[in-house]
Amino acid sequence: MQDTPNRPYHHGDLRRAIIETALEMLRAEANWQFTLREVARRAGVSHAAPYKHFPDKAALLAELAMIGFDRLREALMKAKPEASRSLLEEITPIARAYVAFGTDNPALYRLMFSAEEGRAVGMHLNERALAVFEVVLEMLGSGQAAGNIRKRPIRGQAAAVWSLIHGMTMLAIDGLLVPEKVGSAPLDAALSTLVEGLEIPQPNT
Amino acid sequence: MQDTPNRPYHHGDLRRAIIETALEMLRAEANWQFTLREVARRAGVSHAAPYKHFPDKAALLAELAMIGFDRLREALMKAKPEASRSLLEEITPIARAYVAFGTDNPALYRLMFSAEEGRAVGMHLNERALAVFEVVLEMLGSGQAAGNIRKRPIRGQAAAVWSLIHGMTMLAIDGLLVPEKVGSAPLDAALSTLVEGLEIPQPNT
DNA sequence: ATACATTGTTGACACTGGCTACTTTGCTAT
DNA sequence: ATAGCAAAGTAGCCAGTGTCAACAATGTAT
Repeated sequence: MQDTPNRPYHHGDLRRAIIETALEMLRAEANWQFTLREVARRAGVSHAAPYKHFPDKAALLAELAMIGFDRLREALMKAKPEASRSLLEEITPIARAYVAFGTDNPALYRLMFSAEEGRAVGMHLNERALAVFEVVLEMLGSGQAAGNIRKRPIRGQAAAVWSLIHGMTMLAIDGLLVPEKVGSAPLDAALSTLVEGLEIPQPNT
Repeated sequence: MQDTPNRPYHHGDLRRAIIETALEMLRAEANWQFTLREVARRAGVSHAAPYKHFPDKAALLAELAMIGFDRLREALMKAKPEASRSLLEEITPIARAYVAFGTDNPALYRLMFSAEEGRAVGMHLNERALAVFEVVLEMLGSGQAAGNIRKRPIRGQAAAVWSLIHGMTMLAIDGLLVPEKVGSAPLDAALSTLVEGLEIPQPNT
């Protein structure tokens, strides 16, 4: 914990330090090509040290992606309001938190959704990704039960919600749409349109 | 065109050949890290030959991205039906063509939306990207004029449409959602939800 | 105290990739 | 014919990167 200036050996918890350094770099630079050596450099250890904690580069990458999904899910849960009168009121803070996570961690977000070699990793990732997806499913399910949302197949509606938010996040990361000075205006506008497709239409439209 | 086995010098139209080779590779392999040397290899020329036609790697990349946007726009225009009774009928083939373009050219599509160093390239790309965006704007504009679409700020609706389709395309490329055996079911379902948010609600809903 | 496992360091290897001379080829214009 | 020039080839530099093997330091168990 304390940073005694000379601590050449036995860092203490290098594994965690490496992960956090990597996460920090994935947050700071939008287009960063991940290299083990640079992570080690920034963590203040030798270039081979990470191999004592991770079998290879892919393993670290996979772990980072999983942590990303976990953190994203936490951010969404935290943003979720307890009570809300309308679907728009419920979905807006969640969507904003989602997009904010993406723009705050651009490289990490891209990593999370990169298929990466083979299917093995992809399958594990899907478990975590599914947990995020389920936040959307729950919201829609309770909305349908409460009678606010049209009775349509939930998976289709969820696909619409997730695709829209994922798309906005990606576009925001890449600098098109929501170029940060516009604020969240396009986000809110798009959300309104989406919500009008989810909600049961009211007479006064 | 013909592959005369010995054609060491003066390829004829190497510039075009390089571009098409690169496009082919960007279509075939989803996760391909672009390297000039491999393009040259596959084009059957020496690894330094491309430098006679492109100042550096970034220039070729930028050109490929622009061609990508042009081809995407062409695909959308071709898919656009002349006459359509409903908004859903109009938007569905366009959206399908969009997603199909993405899944057919996964690496190219990613390249098109990667911010890439600096802003200069990004700005040029934005012109082409804007041309694609305008296909959406036109559709919404004529829909509003015809009285099929709610009178909302068009840019917000367009943001919703583009984000949703872009998001689905990305998810499809990455193997989540629309994993090719499901066909276009999730796509169509999401589109329905979106269209219901765009259209003026009918009494029999 | 001593042996051992852990965790770091150092150094090296094999490879790749972008890029830059310099040379060779072959078309074209005089 | 020949001179010139554009386009392609050859060779190589230089900077990285992932990975491994050998060595050193540190904590821990006997």
